[in-house]
Amino acid sequence: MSDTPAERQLNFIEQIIEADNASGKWGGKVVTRFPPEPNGYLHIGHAKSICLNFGLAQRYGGTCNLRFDDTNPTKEEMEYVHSISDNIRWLGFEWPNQKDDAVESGALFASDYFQTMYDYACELIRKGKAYVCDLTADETREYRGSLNKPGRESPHRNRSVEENLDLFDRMRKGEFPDGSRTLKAKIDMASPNVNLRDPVMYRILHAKHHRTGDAWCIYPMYDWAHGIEDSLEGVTHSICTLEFENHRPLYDWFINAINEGRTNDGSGPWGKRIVHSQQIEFAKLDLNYTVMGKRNLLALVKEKRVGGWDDPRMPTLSGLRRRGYTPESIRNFCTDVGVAKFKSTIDIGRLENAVRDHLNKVAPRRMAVLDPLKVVIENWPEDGTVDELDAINNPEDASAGSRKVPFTRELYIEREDFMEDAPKKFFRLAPGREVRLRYAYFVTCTGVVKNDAGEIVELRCTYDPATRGGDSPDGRKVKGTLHWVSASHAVEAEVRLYDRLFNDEDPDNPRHEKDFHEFLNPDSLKKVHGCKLEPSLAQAAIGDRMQFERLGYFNVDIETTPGNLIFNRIVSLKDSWAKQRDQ
RNA sequence: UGGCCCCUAGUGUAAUGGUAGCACGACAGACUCUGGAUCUGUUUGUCAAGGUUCGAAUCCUUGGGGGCCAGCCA
Repeated sequence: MSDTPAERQLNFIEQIIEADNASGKWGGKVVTRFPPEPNGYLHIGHAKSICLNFGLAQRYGGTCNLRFDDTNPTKEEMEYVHSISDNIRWLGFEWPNQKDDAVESGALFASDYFQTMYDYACELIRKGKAYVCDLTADETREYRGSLNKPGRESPHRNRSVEENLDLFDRMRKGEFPDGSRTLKAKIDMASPNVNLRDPVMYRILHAKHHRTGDAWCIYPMYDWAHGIEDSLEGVTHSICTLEFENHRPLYDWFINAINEGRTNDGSGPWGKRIVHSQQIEFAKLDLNYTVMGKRNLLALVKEKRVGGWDDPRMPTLSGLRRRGYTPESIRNFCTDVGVAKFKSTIDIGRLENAVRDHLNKVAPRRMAVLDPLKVVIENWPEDGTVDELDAINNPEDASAGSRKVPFTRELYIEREDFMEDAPKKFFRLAPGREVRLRYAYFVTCTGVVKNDAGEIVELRCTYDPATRGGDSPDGRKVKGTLHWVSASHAVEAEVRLYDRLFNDEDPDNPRHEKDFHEFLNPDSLKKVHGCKLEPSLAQAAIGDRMQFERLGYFNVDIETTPGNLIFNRIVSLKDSWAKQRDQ
């Protein structure tokens, strides 16, 4: 489903990189980074960015740093550092200096650069490009003007270098309360790009940082910090999402401001030029029938609409992981959707398609009956005779071998595989009709047993001994093949069936009158108890993935305990009968 | 009554002034011990109008539609 990189057409970022390599702009080097803020869990949208950044580094023999953009101590926690690092490893990517002593080992942190950033800030002050401003947040907003009206210059804009240096030093020392002053870049209060109207570089925040503790009480803003982080790490291509397009002029302004007066060989008053990474923006992943915003995801968890961040219905990486998605399928999906600047929405069906595609090749096949209906083979001996039949583990993979499944007089089949009054196109069991039980025998339905309420409780069938293994020596064909489980050997389990979390394609669309909560799908989780599995499944371990024949792909949920097997349906198989039936 | 970005089959994505292609979906058929998988075929597209050009999806102009920006968030 996805081309290998070598044959695929280049996306626009790869084209930029190849042009840079051809021109020698970076000496053939490619350094990227994935820069999450440790204030939430990663979701499938982040996976696209991760695959892009790490994938580019892989493809061009470069490196991709994992760098936490931890410049806001009021929102960030180590817990997120761990979960994010863990998710990236799970996805199958490696950052430089990664070791196993800690999950985040080798990761870089913006907070490690705070002193350097501070020094650069002092340099901008000395160059007359930054000043301490005493305006409050409200006043700053007012002075900024609007989209249509230019802003006004702050009354503190023209303080002397000495005063600015002194004030900034005292800001750092903690002499002023939160919000009382900021350091701003002196750019252009009339710029049509609001980002350039003297943006804040530092704010005062007397907050304990999860890594630097109380060492700082001023923290750099994103725009000031990010380009420096990239520069310090020698990032060549700084890839971010579309909403930062308007920030690129500021990104460039800051680096240019630092480089002003600097030289390639370090001669002159300001020293050597620093690396000026190229910021490139792409459209982030958007999926239908779900929500991806941090606030919305957090709301679902806090309000207990789902079981947690790793609820198998969540679009989080930990949710997809628990659901049973393979890292490879997610990587394939990300390659498949491509990279461009057009803000598109991907159908969630493509994600489902990606797991199906992968699991079809690697998942062992097993038989499991979710909604059991008892079948008695009338002409089978009543003495407990067991026939051990060969079942192929994976028709897509000969090396997967085969296993034995026991066939006995009493079996279970899927309730929906029988219809008393079946239409012609129904290729399954019905009175008088013959079907094949997978890897076993042809059976013919001879009778239906009902309870007082008129519900079918049992089927009576006969089998054809000549069809052992599933083929008829006389060349007789049957239209249907059913999965089944021996009643006396069956392992009991709970199976959890998932459906999309929302009934609306775009639940959080602001154009809706309704809140996204109102689109929650009440049937997104169905717990099915009393499912009957073939005996080999008694050994299934947490995380194991397999195909239940004719039903879909499943994995063993982490809530499984000895004696209480729980399976998640990762995704169903395509079902062309269901499609036909519903028409 | 500002600035920046974007618009190619249903959904995505190529074609970088030279035959509009690919993937997925849908539909049809073949095959099949999973109504799965696989294979084959079919369908549908350059937002609009002008201009430049031998030739425009591509360059220019205007119009239309969409997105982003006025956090001491990232």
